[in-house]
Amino acid sequence: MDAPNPNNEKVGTLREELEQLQKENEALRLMLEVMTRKYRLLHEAYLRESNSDFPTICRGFTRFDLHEQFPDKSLRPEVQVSAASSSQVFVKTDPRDESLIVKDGFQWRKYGQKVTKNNPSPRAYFKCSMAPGCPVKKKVQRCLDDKAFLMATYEGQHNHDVDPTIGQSLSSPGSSATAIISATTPTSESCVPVNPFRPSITLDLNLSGSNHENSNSDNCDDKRIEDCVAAMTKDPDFTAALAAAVARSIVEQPKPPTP
DNA sequence: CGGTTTTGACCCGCGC
DNA sequence: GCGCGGGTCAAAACCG
Repeated sequence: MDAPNPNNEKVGTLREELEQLQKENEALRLMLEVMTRKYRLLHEAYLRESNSDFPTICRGFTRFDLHEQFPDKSLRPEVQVSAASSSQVFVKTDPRDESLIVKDGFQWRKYGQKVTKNNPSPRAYFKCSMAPGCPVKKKVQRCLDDKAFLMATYEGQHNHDVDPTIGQSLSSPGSSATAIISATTPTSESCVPVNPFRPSITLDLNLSGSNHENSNSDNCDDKRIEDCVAAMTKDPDFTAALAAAVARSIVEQPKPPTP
């Protein structure tokens, strides 16, 4: 009569798995908080040690000046191309997508592709084709550590304007590419905004539920970090990515020499 | 048909 | 000088 319901067994198993995942999630959240505290300490130490100000380009990252330039999020490009002499942009893409296309508001013509020694993923070479004689080139290659990321290296300065239609396409809801991290070689020129395409790489964490209210005060950095931590720990994509990274770091740890 | 992509060949700088 | 690796060229293929 009261035969054991196989569904009950399944529910129990799933519940156990869920509890296990919740524990792992909590552990990862704690790890993230520790990392955040360490970052804060390092940041404060750096500020104490450095006699001069951060370069403008660096302050730009912490102050999220993208939100100053693009108050309307619907018009905010996720990637801004630097006009600095050389800069790097990391763009998150669908790892299943084999193409090496980084939509950044400019039109590019591919002129070469190479497999480099240290990275099995091919590196693609592009020239800007929006204007004749534009000297800007870019190299695009998948990150060795995480194939979901494309690393684009820009060289040169554009001698023309950006196509706004291409730039806006970046912020379309269906766009899968998101600029996550960027870096540039700071030049004296890069700190001086000279035109709308001034040398500035900006950052949009694009966090679900995060408060991106702009603030001009550096004192807000701590509050912002806490907000980011809270938002990130609520983001299932982030926790999954972090879990993968932790797992990878564990796997890649050098094994102790066997006796 | 014109612009773009592909891909093998070539060039050049660097380390040994 | 030689080999290696990264960057570019250019002809053919492809595409709208």
